[in-house]
Amino acid sequence: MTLSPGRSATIEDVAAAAGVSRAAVSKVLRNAYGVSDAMRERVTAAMTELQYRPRVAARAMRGRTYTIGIEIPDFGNQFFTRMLAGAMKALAGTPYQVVIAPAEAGSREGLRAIEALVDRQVDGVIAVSPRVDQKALERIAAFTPVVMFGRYDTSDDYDTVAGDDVHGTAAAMEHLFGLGHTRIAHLTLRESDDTDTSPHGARLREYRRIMAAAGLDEVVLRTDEGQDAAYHAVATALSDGVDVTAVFAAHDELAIGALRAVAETDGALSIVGYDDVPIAAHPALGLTTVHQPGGEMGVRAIELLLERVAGRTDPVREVFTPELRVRTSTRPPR
Amino acid sequence: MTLSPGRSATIEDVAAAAGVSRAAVSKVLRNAYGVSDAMRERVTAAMTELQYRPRVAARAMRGRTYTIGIEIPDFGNQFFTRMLAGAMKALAGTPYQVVIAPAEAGSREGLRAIEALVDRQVDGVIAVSPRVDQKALERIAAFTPVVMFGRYDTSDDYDTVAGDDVHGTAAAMEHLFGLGHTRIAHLTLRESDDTDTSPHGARLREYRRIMAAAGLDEVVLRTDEGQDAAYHAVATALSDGVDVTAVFAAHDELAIGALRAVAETDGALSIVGYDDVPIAAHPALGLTTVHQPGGEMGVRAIELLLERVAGRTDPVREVFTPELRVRTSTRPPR
DNA sequence: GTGAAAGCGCTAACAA
DNA sequence: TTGTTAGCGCTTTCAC
Repeated sequence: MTLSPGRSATIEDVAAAAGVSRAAVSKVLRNAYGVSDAMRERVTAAMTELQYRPRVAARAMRGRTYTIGIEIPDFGNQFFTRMLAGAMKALAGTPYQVVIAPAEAGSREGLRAIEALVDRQVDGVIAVSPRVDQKALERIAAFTPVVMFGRYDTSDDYDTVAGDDVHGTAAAMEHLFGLGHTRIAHLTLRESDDTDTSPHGARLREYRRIMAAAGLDEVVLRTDEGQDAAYHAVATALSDGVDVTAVFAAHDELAIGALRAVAETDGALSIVGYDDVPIAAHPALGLTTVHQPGGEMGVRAIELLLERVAGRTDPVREVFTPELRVRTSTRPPR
Repeated sequence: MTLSPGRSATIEDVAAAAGVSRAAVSKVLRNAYGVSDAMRERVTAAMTELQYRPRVAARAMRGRTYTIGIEIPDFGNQFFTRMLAGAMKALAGTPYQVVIAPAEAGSREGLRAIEALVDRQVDGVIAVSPRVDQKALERIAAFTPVVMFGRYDTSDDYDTVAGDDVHGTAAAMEHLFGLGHTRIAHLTLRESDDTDTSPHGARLREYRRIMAAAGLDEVVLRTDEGQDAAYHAVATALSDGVDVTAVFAAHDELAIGALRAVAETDGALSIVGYDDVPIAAHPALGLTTVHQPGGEMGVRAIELLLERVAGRTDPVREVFTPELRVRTSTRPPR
């Protein structure tokens, strides 16, 4: 009855303590059918007494792990934090636990992180890295339910939850046009490509389309990830004489870096971001940006994933409409 | 030789494909002693062909999972992001994978997240929640190596990596005194307690000691976590007539909220933060703050953890010295 | 309502 | 150097 030192209690120990079989304990554990109240009580008491905790690895050998894996490429981006908060809220009260695999930038790293999660037998995966190869994703989705967050392709094997970047980009550009801007740059990541299925790809594509439709010349500024890199990209462009009055940034982190360049010049540049991270609304920044309902998107991603875990196989593609938030970082050109 | 549909390859499949035993494959997998080059080659080829990936759950039943778990209570705090980046850097090139368990605020939730990690058989845990009960922690540390990040107690069972908050608080206060401030408030979380072992507890304790030593009256402002809550706490205090010329905030997120209150008044309040998160250096905020070397602290935490995984049992307590960064949010009182 | 027993994929001790 | 085999803790039929 006493716990052997050096290891924690197993289902066997609990069964012995309660004077029942292993199977009985397992049933109580899983709320399975066919347990008398008396037995349930004795088993529960024994579990408490022995501080029993089921080993997830052992359960994984036969069934569920009650673990949802979330792959996140960039913790510097607070938009993902909002998504995560939504996901955790949606999972509260369920037996599922969230586990996050951080990925370095780059599609290879995103895939590596997703595979790490799958190797650990998560019951389902929410993945954010938008540039992971679709073939690889479908190979994974064949065995493990997958929901892609912010990705534009469609696949029969996984669901997608994304924002409507066509709408969002249009709102940002119309706002700038309305203020009288015509020389508008787009600041995006070096790897963005207007044929790809990432949100940044879509924003770039729409920016180009809208500028061309208005008969204006496009100016695409490239940068690495992060505020600092964005600052340098914009500062360099300005000192190189790039002649624009506004910058539409592919997301807020880049926009905030651009704002630093603005602070160092005469402040004549208008900046629009994307996502509406918490700091964007701070009066010291006052960043005009396209708000995405990250929390709701996270909730929905979990709902879809749990449906897949429960057996749904036909794909769902969920699109959320963003909304422009006008603040002080945009004003008419001088 | 063909993969049965509906499941992925096992070590058995690889052994069959390569015409060797399971044990041989296992040895190749673990780089164990006693494998001929010829065999290694055939096995490796079979693994590639079958796209074999070891199941972590099955390995966990016998030995390592090659997984390091990190428990993080607040993704809104970018200081933890820096720690995480350091930890990942330190683990690059090792066979270990990082997995993060997010915890809601509160010591119960922190413990829940740590236990979730332990249930999943991680080889070691880095935990951040400072207010988790020490008894519970030691019970866990008896079976799983633990490094506590930013925690002041000492235990024989786990290591600690923390900043020197006595030094950091002194630097912040001396800076304010040097500018001529005497009516200085401390903004801290509602649950901070100057007897507890958290960094916030230590900062509160030192603030009180220093104010008393200078013969000044303390003013402690309480808030919930988050920028918004901090803003309201400070704005309310000011409109209630609390008479101070400076606020020393327990960390940057609170300081940034306080800065919002400053922006709405005549800007006469000086603010000092703690941690030096990336946004603090932005010229629009210009937050004076106590820099902590989060990346280095993360690297060190991993080093200590791997030492414990390798067998060290005597505890190590590592302290990092912070450094004041003076920016525009502090100036002499009017 | 309850228990016996097979087996999930892997590691490691041991045998050959 | 290579192969055989006994479990790790749990779930899940299938008898009783």
